[in-house]
Amino acid sequence: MRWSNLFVPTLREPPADAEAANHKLLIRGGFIRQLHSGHYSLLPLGLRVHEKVAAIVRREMDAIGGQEFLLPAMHPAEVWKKSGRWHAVGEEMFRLVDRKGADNVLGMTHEEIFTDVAQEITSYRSLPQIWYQIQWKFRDEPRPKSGLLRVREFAMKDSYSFDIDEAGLDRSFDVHHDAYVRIFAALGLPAIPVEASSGAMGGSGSTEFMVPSSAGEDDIALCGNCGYAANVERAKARLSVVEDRDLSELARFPTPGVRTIADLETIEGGASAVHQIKTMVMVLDGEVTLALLRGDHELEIQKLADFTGAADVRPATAQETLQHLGANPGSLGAVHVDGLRVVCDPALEGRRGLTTGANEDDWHWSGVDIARDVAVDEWADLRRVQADEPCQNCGTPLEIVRCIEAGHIFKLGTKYSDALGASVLDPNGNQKPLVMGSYGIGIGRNVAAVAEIHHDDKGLLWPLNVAPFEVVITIVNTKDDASAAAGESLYNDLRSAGVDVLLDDRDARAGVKFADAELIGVPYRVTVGPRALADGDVELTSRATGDTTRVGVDSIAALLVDTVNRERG
RNA sequence: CGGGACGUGGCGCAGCUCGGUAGCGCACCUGCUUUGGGAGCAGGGGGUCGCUGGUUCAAAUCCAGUCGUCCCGACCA
Repeated sequence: MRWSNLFVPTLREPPADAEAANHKLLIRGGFIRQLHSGHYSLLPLGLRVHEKVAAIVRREMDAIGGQEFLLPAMHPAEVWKKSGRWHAVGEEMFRLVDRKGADNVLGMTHEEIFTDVAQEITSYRSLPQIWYQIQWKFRDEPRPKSGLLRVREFAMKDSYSFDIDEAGLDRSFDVHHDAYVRIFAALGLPAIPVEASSGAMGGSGSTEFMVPSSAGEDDIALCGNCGYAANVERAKARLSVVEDRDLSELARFPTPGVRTIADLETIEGGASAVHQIKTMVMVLDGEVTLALLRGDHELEIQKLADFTGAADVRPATAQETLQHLGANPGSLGAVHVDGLRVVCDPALEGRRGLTTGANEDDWHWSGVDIARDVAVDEWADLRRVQADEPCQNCGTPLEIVRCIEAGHIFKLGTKYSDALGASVLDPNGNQKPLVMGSYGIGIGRNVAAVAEIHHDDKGLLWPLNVAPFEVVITIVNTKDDASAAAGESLYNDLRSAGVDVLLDDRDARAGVKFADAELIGVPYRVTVGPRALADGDVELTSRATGDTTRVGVDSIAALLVDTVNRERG
């Protein structure tokens, strides 16, 4: 490709509303342009990177026996109604009505559609199957953000495994896990597999691949010693031991103006946070529920959702709280509360001498004995792990690390095959529902993640695997005939050797060309100019290290072919 | 959905307080000079000032509404 013919609208300044590094650099480098919130056009450079990421994913999926499909992006509502997700998903799904008045959706994922196809698998002898596609998903995100990291329309590699039993699913899950490890390694992403919540997808377990980055949106708990890693939506930690206070008598006491745990710590007759009960009033699919935690702990809403299976979990409004408990936040508690579901964190199990709200404004209880005074319906781990809490395995203080969710794999079980009637005959002639897994990698998000991880103050620093070009030949002065001829000759040699090479033949000043090459992040730059050419040399500069070496005109092509082949991996 | 900010040529911004018919830098076009780290000089093209309505002799500027975008919190590849 010749730069003089390529559309690469580089900018010296990023748009004012770009915040994330990947966003700024992909815009500045002429890779993407925004059409609309959450919808980006891929320009030629952006598409090249996108396709290279997709090619790596495709290669690894093929390597584990995946078969590539391409399913429709638009689906009839019926199939989503069969699985129950037409109602379960809510506003995240784009829905539209066709001319016949029929409901349709733009696919946000494809469990239903692949399972529909899988109805034609009839025998256990055909199993296992791994099916995948790289295809566009549509999700009406409440808040698209950070360039390509979170958008409403994006290419995703989604794959689905079909097995006869759980053991088969475990194997399919494991080969996907390993394939994902290889994919992220090839992309130069230091992804950490972590235990995750499977959320609305359903199923028995899931693993997320998390790339540490401040641009991310998820927190994981990480043990630097034993390697324990889990999304905070699931993470556990050892509980610090608390000695109960010697207060066995339940007593009401006035707490004028007390609204927070901290207030209650300092007021006369109050208690330190570890001796308080935090009462969170939540609404689970319309049912008002009390979630109880130790005063110094925080509620992890996803844990509550996972435990209860509720699809919609939200804090109660002020009116709901007042209506059901008779008091405002700050004076709430579960003592002697009847008729509301009470879910309690194990950190409160067996605790006594506690202090909590009395469900009357400006009054609290002291001397609360959980077992005696609170009608707990269910016990469930509800607390969000905090930094420096001891690892449950080895006791080392946990780190909380902000991450980009680069991939997510799920064990689905038979949720979709049951709903859609996808079953096979087992060796004994019995109908068995297919045991399924589903596995996703967002292609554009991974482009963004690589950009987020690999850049410096001059621009992008693509790993060779995904760089829009592997080599750029910068002709310092195109009016110098010898330079132009040498550049053209090298360009032809590299092209015929299969190197992805860009010839910067623009009639521009050298500084402009150098700056652009660095901005778009081409791993190797060959500078062809009269200075080195006088000695029969060109200069080879590594984008990653900035190191420049002189190489003879006669040997540069072979050296680059060699280098590129080695780094392609 | 709650909170905050912002919409003026492709990008970055000024102008708005105090209404008078739009300006700067980058980018772009032409010419000359220049040519190893974002050149210089001269000339030039491009903007319904997000949209709608209102106030006014007159609106980028004041008022109301509306749409959109971004950021922070609740959601997910």
